[in-house]
Amino acid sequence: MKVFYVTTPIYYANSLPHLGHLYTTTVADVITKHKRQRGFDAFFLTGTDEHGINIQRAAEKAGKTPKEQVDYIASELKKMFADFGIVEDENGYSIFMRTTEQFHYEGAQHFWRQIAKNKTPKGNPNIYKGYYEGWFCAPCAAFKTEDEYEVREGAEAPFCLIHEKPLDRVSEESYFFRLSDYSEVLLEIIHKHPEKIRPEARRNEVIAFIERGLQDLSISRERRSVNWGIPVPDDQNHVMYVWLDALSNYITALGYGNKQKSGFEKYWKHAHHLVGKDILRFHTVYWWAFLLAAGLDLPQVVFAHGMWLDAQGRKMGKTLGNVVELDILKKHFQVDAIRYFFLREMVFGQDGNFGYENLIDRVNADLANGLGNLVSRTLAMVEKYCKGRIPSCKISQENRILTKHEMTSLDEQEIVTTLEHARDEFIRRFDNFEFSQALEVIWKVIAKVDKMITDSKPWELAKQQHQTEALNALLYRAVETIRWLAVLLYPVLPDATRRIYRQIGLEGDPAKVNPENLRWGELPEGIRIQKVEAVFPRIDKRGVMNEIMNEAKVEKQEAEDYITIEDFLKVDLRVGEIKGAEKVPDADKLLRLEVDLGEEKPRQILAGLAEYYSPEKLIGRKVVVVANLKPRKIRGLESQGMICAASLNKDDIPAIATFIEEVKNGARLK
RNA sequence: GCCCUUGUAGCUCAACGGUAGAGCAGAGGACUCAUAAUCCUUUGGUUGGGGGUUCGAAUCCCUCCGAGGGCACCA
Repeated sequence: MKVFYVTTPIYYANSLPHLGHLYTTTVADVITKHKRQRGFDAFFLTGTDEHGINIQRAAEKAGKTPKEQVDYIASELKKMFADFGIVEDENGYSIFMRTTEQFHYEGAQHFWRQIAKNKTPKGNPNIYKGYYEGWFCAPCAAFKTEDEYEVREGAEAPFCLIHEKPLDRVSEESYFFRLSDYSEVLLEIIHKHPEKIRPEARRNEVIAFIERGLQDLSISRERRSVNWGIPVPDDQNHVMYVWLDALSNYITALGYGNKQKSGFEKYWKHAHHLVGKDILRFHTVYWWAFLLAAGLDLPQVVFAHGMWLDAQGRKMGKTLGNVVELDILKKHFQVDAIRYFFLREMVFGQDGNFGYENLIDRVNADLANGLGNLVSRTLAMVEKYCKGRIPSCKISQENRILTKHEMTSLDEQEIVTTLEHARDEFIRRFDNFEFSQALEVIWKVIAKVDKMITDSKPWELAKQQHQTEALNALLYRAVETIRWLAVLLYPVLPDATRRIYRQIGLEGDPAKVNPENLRWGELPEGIRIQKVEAVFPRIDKRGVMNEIMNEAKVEKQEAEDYITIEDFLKVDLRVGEIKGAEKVPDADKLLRLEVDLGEEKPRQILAGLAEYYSPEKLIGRKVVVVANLKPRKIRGLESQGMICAASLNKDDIPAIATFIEEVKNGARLK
């Protein structure tokens, strides 16, 4: 039997489910359904990564124990998956992996022991004890990484972003993995098997990373600083650190190093890891080195997929208020529509844009007008012209010539060939992770059948007695094609294709039909079609968008208190030197200033500072100017900018913003 | 800062040295079996700007501008 193993990352249990979790898991679900349809024994793993300092902190913040925290997140994630049709059954995932389970502890410790037992390719011990040194924040009780602290001018130590206090240089006893001995082996493997890391651009990044040289990796933490983790075997003072623990889930779930689970021998050598591009390195460099160290096979493929950006191509985030909310998706869209969109809209491996409008457009164009309408027009005609029974495809000898004349657009062999090619191409694309292209192939077939129907004019054939056979054959061909498409599309549209199956009057389940075994003509004639209902009702774009906007509004208003960096950069703040200053006649407060912004000639700027600054005091000062303020006339004089000054109340004396260091005129403030 | 990728019709992308294409959106027409659907026709681009190599460049080279990403222990 053919075997397949696909994994999503196990999601870190410190935050609630979001679109990214749903996306990756949906893709894995689609792949699994497709492989099982084709007779593969497919194992599908998803789950949660439940250890580490960040979980400890998230738990503290929520007033929970770490275990309560991870139980909560794991159940939320499962619930969300179930909401979107991803469940643990014979068509869904095989295990919801959790790293806090006993079998994983045993397996991960076994993994550690194996690594420790073996030597590196250069003959050194894989694991040694040393000291991990880093910037440590005492109040946080944690080491800080580069993006968790800020370096301040003149300060000896960087500052913690949370506590705004200088960090300590601290070293802690740690076990190290001798990653530095693995550069050559890893590069050799990647060059020999480039298909193991995809897409290519990401593979090149990994190669570049390794070529820069690998440092040894700290793989444990002292229990007194992090205790929410798996104990290092034979050393109660240490717990295993993140990656060794988390990554090993892919094998412990299959029974590696434990007796509760099984399947390692069968599945592991067929492993395909789907990962976000942000964690590709850990799944190639670190994970592969660990596996080599433990003497295990490497996975077949590590595929880094892209991220969903918003409709404008910006990253999604709370501050922008552009996050796609799962409950809105759930409320307004069929699960199948979302699955289709995920696979059709994003070229797997690249980033994609996710907008509700794009989604609606896709659903209406492809699912409602395309697939859905083809099904309903075809079955409506079967009902109307054939008394609701699938007609015969046979055309008798005496009618052949006449029929051919009428149905010039299509002979049977042509559509059979088209379908078989499409099927083969679809499977080939699917096996190669090219889901959007695979779906395009199917939609070309849909267009072709629509054209065949329109060209053959069945409503006219129906009026002519001698054309009954031609009409029947045409409708049979259309329904038979739909049957094929239902089978092929089942992994992507599990619910819709089953409904289509039932409407055609077929008994079985498309999940159980291997697309490779589809044979033209196996649709039995004479079966009774069932009630025809729109599989994908058209979505009223304007109406639904309005509803979504209203529902999403609360979130957005909160976000509007912030501006983005783009907003800020719209304001062109520049350094200017005041070259000339004089009081504007007949005005109490107004000064006319000549400000040099490093441009061809100084700008004339009017400022209401005369009550507080005498003109001669200002000459030579460097000030901050809003350079792209729309020019306006004041007292008949054009002001070409604005001088920035600070004051608390309207009546307070303003203080002009200025510089202590030397700056060039025209320099931009950012 | 260094390195990589990318910039093609309103939108998403294809062509990767030989007369710029597809889908969606827009416009017009046909048709009525169908979810105002489908089918046909059609508008629309000096391929980010400039320079170069070539008989010929979206495609190769240089440069500028814009977008995205990578540069190690954060999952």
